[in-house]
Amino acid sequence: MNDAPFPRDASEIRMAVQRLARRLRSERAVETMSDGQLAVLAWLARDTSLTLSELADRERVSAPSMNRTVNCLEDAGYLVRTPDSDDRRRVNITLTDTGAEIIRETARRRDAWFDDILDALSDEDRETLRAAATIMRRAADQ
Amino acid sequence: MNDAPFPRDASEIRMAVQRLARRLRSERAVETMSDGQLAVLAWLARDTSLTLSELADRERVSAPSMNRTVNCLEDAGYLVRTPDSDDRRRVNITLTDTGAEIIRETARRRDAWFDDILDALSDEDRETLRAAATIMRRAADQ
DNA sequence: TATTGTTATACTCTATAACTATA
DNA sequence: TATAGTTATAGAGTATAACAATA
Repeated sequence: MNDAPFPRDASEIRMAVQRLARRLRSERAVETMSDGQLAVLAWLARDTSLTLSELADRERVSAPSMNRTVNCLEDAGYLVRTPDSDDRRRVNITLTDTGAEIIRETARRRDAWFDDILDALSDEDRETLRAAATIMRRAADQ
Repeated sequence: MNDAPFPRDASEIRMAVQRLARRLRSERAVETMSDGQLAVLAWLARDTSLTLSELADRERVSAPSMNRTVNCLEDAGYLVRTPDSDDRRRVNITLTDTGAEIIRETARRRDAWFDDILDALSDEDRETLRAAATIMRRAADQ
């Protein structure tokens, strides 16, 4: 065994998840872009066009905070604001080509380390992780 | 080889792991305590006694930043500083009983939440997670 | 009057540089 | 001279409150 305070399945699995998550996080120190900025680009890559409030909701951040992040990304040329033609209070935010490329390249780099890990696994282990991912995603949403 | 931008195994599994880890992190004993503070207590629970530099290295944070975190935790009564008797430049940092209890209680809460999740799973899914935990722990150590 | 986006301001956490006290 | 810890100061990123434009 080990000297963990609660030597049960929950502890074992929980600690393995947290440990791997920490390891994954340490692998992405390639870009100068912050997590928050990157997350915004990722949402836009996924949903094409979002308003400021929608981005703030998705990142669970205040509107002023998101406004600041969007300003930085706009200055850097990664996204553009377009006033909504129907409701002129709204501003639609979309990626530029540069922004889209950044998100693709970053995802590629972030996955590079984990790709190598997966390549070194047996087919069976890889399948186990794939199945576990589905279960974990469902669990996280509860 | 792997040119697809997003929907690949590495991305899917990585995001599931990070998402579950984020969810687990939200379960803590003291709601007002930051991740950084909690991490310091966890290191001390594991290693008994550490210096400021050792804590800064482990959390990959600057010494002044760690100093500030340690000050907060000291003010709150969760840890104590003791000058090293051999090398008087060093300061040994250890948990108080209160600090140790915080860590135990946090682990208990995280396990409790995760226990409920596990209980609701099928035997097969639970076994998948258990097997995945072993693989993830091995991966994290590489 | 309510909603969307924005500005003003303050607080937390982080870093680098400089200082102190030991070695 | 080098090292461990600390203090001073500044830069991100966050929040709440208040304001402008539109519905």
